[in-house]
Amino acid sequence: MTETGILVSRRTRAPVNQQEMLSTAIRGGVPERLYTEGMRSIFHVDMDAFFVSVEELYDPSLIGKPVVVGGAADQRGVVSAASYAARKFGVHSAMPLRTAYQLCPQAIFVEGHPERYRKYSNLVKEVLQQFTPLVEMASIDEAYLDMTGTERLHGPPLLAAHKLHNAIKAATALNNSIGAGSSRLLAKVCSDQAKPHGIVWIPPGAEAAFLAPLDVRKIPGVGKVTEQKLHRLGIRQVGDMAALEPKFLAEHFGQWGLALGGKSKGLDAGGWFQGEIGEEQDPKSISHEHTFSIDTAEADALEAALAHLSEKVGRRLREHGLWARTIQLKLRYSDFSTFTRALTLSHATQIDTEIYQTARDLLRKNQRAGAPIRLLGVHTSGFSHEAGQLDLLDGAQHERMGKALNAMDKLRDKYGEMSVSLALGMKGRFKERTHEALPNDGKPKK
DNA sequence: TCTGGGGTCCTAGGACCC
DNA sequence: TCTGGGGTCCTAGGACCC
Repeated sequence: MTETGILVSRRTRAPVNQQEMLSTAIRGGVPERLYTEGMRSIFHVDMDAFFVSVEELYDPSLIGKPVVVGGAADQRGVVSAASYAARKFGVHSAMPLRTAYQLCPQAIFVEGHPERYRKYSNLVKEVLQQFTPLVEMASIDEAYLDMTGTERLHGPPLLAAHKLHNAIKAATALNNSIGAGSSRLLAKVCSDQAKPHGIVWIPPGAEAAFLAPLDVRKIPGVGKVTEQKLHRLGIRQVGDMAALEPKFLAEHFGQWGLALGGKSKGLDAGGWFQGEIGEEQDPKSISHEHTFSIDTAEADALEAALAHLSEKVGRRLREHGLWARTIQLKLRYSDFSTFTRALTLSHATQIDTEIYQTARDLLRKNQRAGAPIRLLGVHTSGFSHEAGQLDLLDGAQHERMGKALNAMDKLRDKYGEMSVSLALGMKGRFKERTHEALPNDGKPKK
């Protein structure tokens, strides 16, 4: 073990980052007898530049070039992922595409291929499940593994992580980074430090020493706003935060402050990280939204868009076998001011027209007359697994409607999205070009 | 430069009930 | 007539994550 108790192992010598400075690379192999002794052992696996790397598999001519995944350079939208070559020009995820184009006009802009990413994500998942059944995909390109008690099978954490890293690479040809430690939070922070193409393990007892010198922003859940607030209080590094009285943090940040205190010590405190790994859960909300390519105040166009969004939401509810009681409309005007208006029904629904009519009424009631709208959204929550109390007559109607919608879903599967549609029959039509939503590739650095 | 889309969790105020 | 406090539901908004 090194002085700080931090072990880093890098598979290649090529990309070196500042992590190299504060840790000692293990050259020539992996220590054989470092055990976790009854501690939880959590891994976090994060794919390196995932979307870009998958695109490169399908088109090797992209390798080494500046590539931006997210859409055309003149589209309304943001960068989902940027290749390392594009990042050199200052392009990063969550940046407007138009800005990325200003910074790097020679970049290759691609819309992206969600089905390819899903395919590779599933391949990765299969590999992970060979190591432990306790796998939780946290998003399309990252996962948590509970490796506690697997040492006899896979060896100590660092060795197991190397095997895992190689197995993923062998199955997908994709690079990945792995963090390992005694909590989800530790594992997550470690995988970030390991990037790109590395492994970081924090042995039990070394948590505080590892976290202390890191910027507070490195703690998952600390974004721009919390960072600024912490800075104003003179708290810049995780160690500063760990040294504070919980009372002080609670005074300035409420409940969230107490969670922050725990996180600064490497604990899975607060909402995000609670719960065991590998338990499938029902979603708590299902929503769709759309930003128009040109802002519009035209009622027919707005209502057709709302119908389209309602159908997408209804369909997803039926796929999950969920009924929603609360329907929420989201509105955004040209000046980016954003409003939500919700209504909770007396019963739960998964019927497109009911969702649509509720959202449309909310729109008519709350719309600023004549003001062009940039974005509309339909959001549902308050789920149950049944329709809930309806009187007998309504209940029978509901059931027939449900069957009809399931038949429509099957038609859509077979003949495409536009074969059966509420929105299609409407005056305004919904003619906007849409593509499947891509997540973005983590928080922009600095 | 003008800012996507799909989520989770938290806060805070008001209504309503006991 | 005035005044409590706690719990739950609903609504709106915001921070944050990928």
